[in-house]
Amino acid sequence: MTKETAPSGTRDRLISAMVDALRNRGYHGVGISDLLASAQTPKGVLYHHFPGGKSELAVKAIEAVAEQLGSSLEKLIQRTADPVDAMTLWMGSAQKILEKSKFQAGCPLATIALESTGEDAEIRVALNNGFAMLRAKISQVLGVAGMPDPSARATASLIVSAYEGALLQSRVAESGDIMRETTEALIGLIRAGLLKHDIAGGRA
Amino acid sequence: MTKETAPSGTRDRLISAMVDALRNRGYHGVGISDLLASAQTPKGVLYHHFPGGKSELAVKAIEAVAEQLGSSLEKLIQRTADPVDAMTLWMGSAQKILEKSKFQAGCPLATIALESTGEDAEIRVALNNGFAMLRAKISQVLGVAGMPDPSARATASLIVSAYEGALLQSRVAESGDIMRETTEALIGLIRAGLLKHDIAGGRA
DNA sequence: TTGACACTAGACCGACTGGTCTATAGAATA
DNA sequence: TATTCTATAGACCAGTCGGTCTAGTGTCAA
Repeated sequence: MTKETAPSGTRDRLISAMVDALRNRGYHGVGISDLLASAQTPKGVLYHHFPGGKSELAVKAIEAVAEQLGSSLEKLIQRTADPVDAMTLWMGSAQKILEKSKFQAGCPLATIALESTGEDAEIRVALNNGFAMLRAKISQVLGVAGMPDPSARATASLIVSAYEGALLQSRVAESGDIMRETTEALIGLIRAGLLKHDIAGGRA
Repeated sequence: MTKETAPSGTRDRLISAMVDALRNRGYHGVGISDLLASAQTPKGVLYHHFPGGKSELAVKAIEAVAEQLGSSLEKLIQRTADPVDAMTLWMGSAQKILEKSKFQAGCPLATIALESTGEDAEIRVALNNGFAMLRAKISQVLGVAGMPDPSARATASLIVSAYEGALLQSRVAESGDIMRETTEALIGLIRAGLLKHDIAGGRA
């Protein structure tokens, strides 16, 4: 990402305070004053950097999360030989974050996705872009693994769905078990499916 | 469920107003006054029926949703010969509700699950009970379909995860496509997996 | 030195929040 | 009828919400 305006530290601190907030409590669960306190910033600064106020900050936070999520997924894919292993690691890393935070830190995109309504157009667009990007990256890597396109696309949707749904359940259960079971079942089925393609294609 | 106190209409109206609110906006997204307005009730009534206020009402709403979700899943299972078909129908019915509401009405449990923190103990317990009940029902039906237990349990976790995650993504995408793709991939893989068991067990 | 600009700083505001309180209506019991 | 209990009704409150506004600071270029 090219720096457009040489980002000030304060601005970044506000964005990361919002990201944390979305992770732990959701958009409506945090007040401006909480954000300001955790970014150690007086109020005027927020409206200087984000004239659109809380919702503009949320949009920027969503974009930042999406970018970060995308690039860490990319790295994982590139340094893991087997694409399905990469998916396992991806889900495992989310689980680790959740467990480390004692089941407070979920996915920042998911919470605000469910809180948002049709009126929050910009928020929804940012969220949708983020999820679409994740699905596209995964779909691509499944293609490389030998899965033909319509099912690669559908399987990518399934993987992101499973990721979000498992994180959600594990959070309320305050246990990593659901996430572990979900990953295990998902990866097992995908491997079996890929094997079937190989057999069908005469490659095994 | 046995009626403990002969439920008054007002009480039920408040609960269902909260359920709707959780579906569309989440716990922190609705104010008491919104709830009272949509239940057509003055304020005193709320604190008469739910001395614990908003959070007690939320717990009761979660319990009501869980019960309703469970019983409709149960019915679906009982009147569908093939258990995997029942799962397909289950996901399809959630999609229908979402589409009918123009992508406003998600799963009431999911939203508050992500908003809740470790301090909201009663809310989390109610939510966890709800999800656990869904997983248990699905795990059981997979067992009937011939899936041995440890993987039936894990697959049930995967199904509920996929259900919630797909609903979430479809909501922000304002399109049923993600839900459709997720269901298609999930059911396809499960059928293949069951077939493998049958083959391994010499039943096919 | 001056002016322009980006940024920091926080007092202040009206609207609204969840919650409490007292008053009252209606049904049931004595 | 008098009493009691459940339920309805809404005025009222302190606290907080997101947001505006003005003042001040530091850093440039002219």
